[in-house]
Amino acid sequence: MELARRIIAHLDMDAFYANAELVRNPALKGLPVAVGGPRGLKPLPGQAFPTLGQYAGRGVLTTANYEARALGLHSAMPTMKAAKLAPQAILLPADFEWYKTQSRRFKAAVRKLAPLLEDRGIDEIYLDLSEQTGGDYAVAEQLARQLQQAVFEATGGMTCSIGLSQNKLTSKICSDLRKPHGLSIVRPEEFRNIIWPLPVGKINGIGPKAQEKLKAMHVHTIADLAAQAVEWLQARFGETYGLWMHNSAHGVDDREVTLYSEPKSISRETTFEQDMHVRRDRDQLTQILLHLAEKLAKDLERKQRLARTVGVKVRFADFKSITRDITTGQAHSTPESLVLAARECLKKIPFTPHGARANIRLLGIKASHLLTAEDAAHRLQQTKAGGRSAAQCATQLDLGLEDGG
DNA sequence: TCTGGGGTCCTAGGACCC
DNA sequence: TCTGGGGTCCTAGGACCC
Repeated sequence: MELARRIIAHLDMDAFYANAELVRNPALKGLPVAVGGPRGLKPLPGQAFPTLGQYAGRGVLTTANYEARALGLHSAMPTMKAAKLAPQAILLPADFEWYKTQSRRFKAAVRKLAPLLEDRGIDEIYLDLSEQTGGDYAVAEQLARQLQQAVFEATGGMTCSIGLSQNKLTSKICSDLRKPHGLSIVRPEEFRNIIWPLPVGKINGIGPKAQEKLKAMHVHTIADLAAQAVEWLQARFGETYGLWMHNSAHGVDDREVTLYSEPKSISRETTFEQDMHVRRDRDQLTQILLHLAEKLAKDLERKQRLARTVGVKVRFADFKSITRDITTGQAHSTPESLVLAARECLKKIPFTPHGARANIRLLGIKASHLLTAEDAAHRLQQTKAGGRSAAQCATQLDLGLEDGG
């Protein structure tokens, strides 16, 4: 049995969307650049690029490059707020196809050097370097520099930051310590010195709510958190979350780097340019629902999945959201079948055409309880074999026969 | 300053069965 | 007539992440 020390890397692309734009448009270099929502914006006459000052609409920034951050902009900032703060900054519409292309390129380059890769979204990954490096941080450091170079070349000049430590939790914190184009190492014996002085919010999984709660208990740094008894944390945050917090503060995290994970749900949603009224804009809302269902059907097709559960999400003008879903016994994959199920869900939402639940800003549709075609056939077999009620069998038999009801 | 779109995981209550 | 637990599934909401 092998007991070599683990070395896990977290690799995080720097200001990914903004830097992806720079690759195909070098004239942006040195300028403050923000990337906004999908809705486009044309440059004013006489200008090379659209600016934030021209913008009037909904949405948030998805990215700001370091020049834009110097002006106070950051991702998730409402675009209108950003426009007031830095009207001269450039605002580009998000082009996800291009970002995905760049994402595939950097991941392919990394995989050649470090094949044990876990995908954590478009711009970050974890790597298990334990075997390759024999647990030797000097070797890992050399490899990390090679990775940064390979990413730079594969993407046409994009930089990334890397954290190296014994687990995912610490490497994730660590990759953020020297951005951009940073390389940071936290050896196990260095955990207390480097990590403990940081605020609790640096732990991936402690968000605004938990931070607020901890602050009220005078727990600010990770050291403060580590000083609390596990029972104390569990009494206040629940058994599971309290234990997890305690372990995290002590640098304990045994999660493996997972090469593949099954998709659990697929969804599509859209926020309208202007709020819509449940009654007056009924026809338009129906069109939007159909459009979303068509996109979702294509997503399901691409991923070769069927959905046993279909849900809808409605966000009202006051930003309150409501969700409803149903599990029908059918396996949905076509737009028609998805829309029918979504309509059943919408019937369950208590709209108040003259009250708070009248004006809608967002509509979404979601597929979950995903099955492969094989899963679906298997479920059908089981239902035949198992001694269930006739009614249950009847609905189960609809599996795979779209629209069977 | 009004707040995108795509996800995961957890909790908690009720139905239903044994 | 009243009373248990345990297990699973479904549903709704919320925290959190990129």
